[in-house]
Amino acid sequence: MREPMQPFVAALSVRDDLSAEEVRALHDLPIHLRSFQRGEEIVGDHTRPGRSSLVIDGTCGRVVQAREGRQITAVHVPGDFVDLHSLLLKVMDHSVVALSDCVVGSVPHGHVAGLCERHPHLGRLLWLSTVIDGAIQRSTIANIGRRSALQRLAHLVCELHTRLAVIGLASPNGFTCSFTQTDLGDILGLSAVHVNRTIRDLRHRKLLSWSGNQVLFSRFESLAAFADFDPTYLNLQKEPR
Amino acid sequence: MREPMQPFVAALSVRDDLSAEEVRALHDLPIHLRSFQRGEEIVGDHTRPGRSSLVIDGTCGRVVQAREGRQITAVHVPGDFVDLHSLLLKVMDHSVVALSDCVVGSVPHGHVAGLCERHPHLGRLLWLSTVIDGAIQRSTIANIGRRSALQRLAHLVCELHTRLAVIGLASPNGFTCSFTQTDLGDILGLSAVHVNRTIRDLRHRKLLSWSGNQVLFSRFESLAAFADFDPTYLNLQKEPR
DNA sequence: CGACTCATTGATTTAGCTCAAGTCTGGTGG
DNA sequence: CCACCAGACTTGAGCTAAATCAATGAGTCG
Repeated sequence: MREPMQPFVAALSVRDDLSAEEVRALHDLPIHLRSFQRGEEIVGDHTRPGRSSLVIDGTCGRVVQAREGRQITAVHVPGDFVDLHSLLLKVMDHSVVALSDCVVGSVPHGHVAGLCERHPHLGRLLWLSTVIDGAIQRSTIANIGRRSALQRLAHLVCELHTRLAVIGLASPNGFTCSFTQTDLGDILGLSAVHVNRTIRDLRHRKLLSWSGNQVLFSRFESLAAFADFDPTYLNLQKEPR
Repeated sequence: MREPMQPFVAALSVRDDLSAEEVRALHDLPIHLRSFQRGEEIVGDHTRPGRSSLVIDGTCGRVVQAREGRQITAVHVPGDFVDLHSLLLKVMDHSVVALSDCVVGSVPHGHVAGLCERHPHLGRLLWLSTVIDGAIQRSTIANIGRRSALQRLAHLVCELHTRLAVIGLASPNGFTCSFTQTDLGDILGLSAVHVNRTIRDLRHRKLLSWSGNQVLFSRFESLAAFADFDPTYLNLQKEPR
């Protein structure tokens, strides 16, 4: 079987060099795998998790439940920790749900803390990954707060494509998107109906094609220019951290 | 002169116990103070800061510049680090601007990193403060994505009051808000004109009074209920972290 | 087949935007 | 001391992007 930590190692390796020993330490973490069906709750709101969870396969989302409806505040792909912050926050301020059938691994908090102690550089990289989550959230705030539905959706497509490419899950001109239009609405702060019309509009403008769960574009650059997409916030540069 | 680190120590002390030695280590950090006028840029977008900055007095905001206008993705009050993440992110994905005249202290990254090494528990608390920023951003996404202008503004008032109270800058029934209505629009993803009408509406509903920069309410609970405000995300509980 | 869930489209409504004009304030200079 | 000016606030009128409501396909699974 493939190493479950592989996508996480891949994601870190894009941002900094890992020593062989560090890679080994990550693979040696006692990880408990579990499958979830689309729609299932992975971590509950207001709970106190004793473990941190990592997406191995599929996608999941962080859900803040407001009185007027749910908002998906972040989308996670393989290699992303979905609640690493619970190591410090203790009490969840949101829930995590499966947005597709997915496989999630979890590691007891004690082992994560131990890893940080024994490998301070890995500790910094775990900190880094929570801080990149924050950068993505800032971009999401700007996206929802300032851009039109058309640009919002285009921006999300650019981001997803870029993030999936990092872990080898995107082709040069597209990717597989398993979200329903209702999910997309909850991610973008739009109604499901309007998401549908917005996809149609993007298609009419020949910026992309979207049939079933296949998203394809002829030129990523056109889409990125239209969406005002600047990938700086994804921190894809290798730097000593 | 008052210790510049005092509001930061106060903010951490709400979340966990600090030893006398840890407090001393924080006060011993070489901090360089600088004043900024309202509107001045404190940290530039796409720069590589060599220091991390902390608000000592006044308020500032993190600004993501989109093609259609600026979005303020976070508001910071005394005791908040505005770019602690730059220790790991290296390149800024947004700028930081003064939203009122303010005093900001900055500490070289090397000293912050050294502090984390010598005092692992303080390191975890610095990590914690970046992670609380993330929690606040999630709440902002839900606020902008799902709530009406009226609730959005009410929610912001609840959050600001709660955060200012922690550092002793709020009275039980109100606080001083130095933002212009244009700033509020950029925080909430609304136009300045609509912010004006929304404030008027909140006044008519007797949820608060807002004259000059004094925000006052008769019952915080009424406002919080109206705004669907749940302070869990602010992590104001003392926990061993 | 029948009961889902998801996607699609039309008709209508509405929250919030834009444009425009005015007021009120504090600061500056003659 | 007062005229002027720049920012910020306020209000009105009209417009528009997106929401809501409603109906209908289309695919899937027990």
